[in-house]
Amino acid sequence: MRFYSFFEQTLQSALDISLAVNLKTLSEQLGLSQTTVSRGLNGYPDVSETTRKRILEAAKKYNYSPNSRAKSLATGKSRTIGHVIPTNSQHEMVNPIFGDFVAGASTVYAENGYSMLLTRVPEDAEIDTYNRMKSSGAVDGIVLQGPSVDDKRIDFLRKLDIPYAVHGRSSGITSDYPWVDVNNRRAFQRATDLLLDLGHRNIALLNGLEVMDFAGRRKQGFIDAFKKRSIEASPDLIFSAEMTEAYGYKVTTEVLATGSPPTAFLSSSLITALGIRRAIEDQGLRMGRDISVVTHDDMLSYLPNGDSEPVFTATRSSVSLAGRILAQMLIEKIEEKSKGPDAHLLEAELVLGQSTGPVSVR
Amino acid sequence: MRFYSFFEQTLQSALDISLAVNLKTLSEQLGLSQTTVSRGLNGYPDVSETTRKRILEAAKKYNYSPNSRAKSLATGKSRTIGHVIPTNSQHEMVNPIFGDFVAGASTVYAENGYSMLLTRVPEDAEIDTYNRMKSSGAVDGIVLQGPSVDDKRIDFLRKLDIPYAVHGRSSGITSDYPWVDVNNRRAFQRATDLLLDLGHRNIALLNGLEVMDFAGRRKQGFIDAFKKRSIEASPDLIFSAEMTEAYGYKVTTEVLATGSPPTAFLSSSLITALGIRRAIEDQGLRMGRDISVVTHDDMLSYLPNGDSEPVFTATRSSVSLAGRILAQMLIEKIEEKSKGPDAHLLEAELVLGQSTGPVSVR
DNA sequence: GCAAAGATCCAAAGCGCTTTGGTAATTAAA
DNA sequence: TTTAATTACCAAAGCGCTTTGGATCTTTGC
Repeated sequence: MRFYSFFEQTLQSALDISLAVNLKTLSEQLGLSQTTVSRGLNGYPDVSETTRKRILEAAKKYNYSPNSRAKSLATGKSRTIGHVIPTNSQHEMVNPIFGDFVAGASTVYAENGYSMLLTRVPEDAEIDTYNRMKSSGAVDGIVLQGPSVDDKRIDFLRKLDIPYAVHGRSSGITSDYPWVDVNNRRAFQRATDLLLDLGHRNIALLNGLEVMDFAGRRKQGFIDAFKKRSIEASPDLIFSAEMTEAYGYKVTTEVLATGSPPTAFLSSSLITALGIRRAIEDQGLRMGRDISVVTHDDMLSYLPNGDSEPVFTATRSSVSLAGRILAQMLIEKIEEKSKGPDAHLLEAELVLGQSTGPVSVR
Repeated sequence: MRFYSFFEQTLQSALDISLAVNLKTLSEQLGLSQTTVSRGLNGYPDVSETTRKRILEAAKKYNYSPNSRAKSLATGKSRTIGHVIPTNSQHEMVNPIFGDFVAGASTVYAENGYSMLLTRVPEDAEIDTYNRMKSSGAVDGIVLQGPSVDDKRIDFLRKLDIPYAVHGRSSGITSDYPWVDVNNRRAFQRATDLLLDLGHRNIALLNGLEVMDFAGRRKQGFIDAFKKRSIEASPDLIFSAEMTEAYGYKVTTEVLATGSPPTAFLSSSLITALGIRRAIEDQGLRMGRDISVVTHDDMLSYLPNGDSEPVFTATRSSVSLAGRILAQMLIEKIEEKSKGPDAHLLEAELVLGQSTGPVSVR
């Protein structure tokens, strides 16, 4: 039989069965006050280097990490950022962008010692959720995703007086607010320009849902490109729906069966573009030769647009990068390194792939 | 000029600029003790119905919601569940499943007053993160995603002595642990059976990465189906990689160019299946007539397998449902309604689409 | 009519941390 | 040598909640 001193016992138990070791027990173990241990751990200057070293070693040995609840209660900061995914009973699709955006943002959070609080609520309870997030002190900041045209949530968040940032913009909101967005209008104008340069005139636009702000901007870019050349974009060739593969296939099939089928397609999503391509090839046509396709590419990690050479000609902008930038911006706002609204407009690259070519005479 | 009484002033300020109203101010406003207000809000019986009503009204009026940090410090529960997404520098793909799984889980969390804490950390810091999550009291439970074969994280979590649940299983772990999983082996055995019944013998399997546990099970099902008929599955036709569209296209194109090309393909992901289909049609062949394809379908919301009739014949199992079940299970474990490990095996449906048919004589 | 039980309320302690406002000991400056 | 400044530490208050252990008053039972 082996005898343990009291010291050894507590040590053992802290190491084996992970007993809750808190500041009090740790400081008792060290023979120091809680104050000193706390300040030692938090890097305050009024603790000698030798004792600081002792403290850090003990903290590691006992696997101590401060209770985040107590800490945030004491400091008033939670080091947490809230993301809300509204659930719509109509179309409860999870945006395919979501995963990569969140991954980008939370990488930056992690680097800065923040974590991300995710909540999924019915659309009509969203405002309420923001309210509670703020008044319960659960988060230091809020990220707003997928703004619609004239999104009322933005004004609400400003009034709530909590740091926030928007992924995307909202036409109709005149006040200043912090955002990160792709220059959707420009991207789609350039894409349309390319197609027009190649001689295409009958171009179909397969856009996202029109309530979404980005869809409006893309449509505008599309129309503007035509206008600049004093041509009119055919309104019959402008579609908008949730951006699935089936949507691309269906619309393309239908529209190719009409009297004057388009010679080119412009798509808001790579997934939809896959459907467009399928429909084209179903007709025995060849994408890039018979019919041109340009798509927006969010650079989703599980949906690479080809390896070395892009498959689709695309307007390309990383949604994961947008997440990182947004996270950085929000953290700076929280830590008051920057004050007031901030904005970040990302320009999409236009990359040439194998899906475009001059209009062919069939 | 208008004169406000002190009472009106505090009331105003609480309503307009959302001043932090806490239990103390609320109880002062009501002329009650903090104890009574707290118990009133939490539904304890020792507060009269009339005063409870008064309390609830005041709480609503002042937009009071308890400070979650203080509450969880006092109760020792955080009502938060941790999800960790490991980042691998090799293949830092965000699993396309992620969005829908998380959406499913967080719906249940929301219904039960929980929220979800998401952290993305480098793979080698994952264990450390679990450790900190536990000892910092940040979460009441942990969800483990994407287990590999013989995943060491599972044993670690059990030793950590915190409620947890695994999405998927890990072959090689003999101890009991709570999980929710699809019967991958059975699903793929049935899918293979179907193809064999249709006369196919040369079947290619496009599987996920072999470190992933599900991939092993699917491969086993594939092989078993052959074995049962005393045939041998050709090992040259078994592939595994990250399940992108390009992967499906590339492998299919290559394998169709060989001397004895397969007449059927079995895919682990709908995205990969899209690539398989493209390659098939690129060769001027027709999926379902010339070459059969069966795929697993996780029922991702942005990737529906057809509308009314499925496009692909598929083994179908909703990953969002898995998320919901897992969340429910974990919450019950946390609230000790159920004790000890629990398991939930989901059977995948085998749905017939247009992508399969009898082996054709070309 | 009086004790026991029931109904309502409350003061104070405690959750685990940070921070304020010190004290004591040492060193530097005058 | 005395005083001021610096260094290294600490006791106690406070963050906003829950919970324990009463206290007070009313109702019930016999």
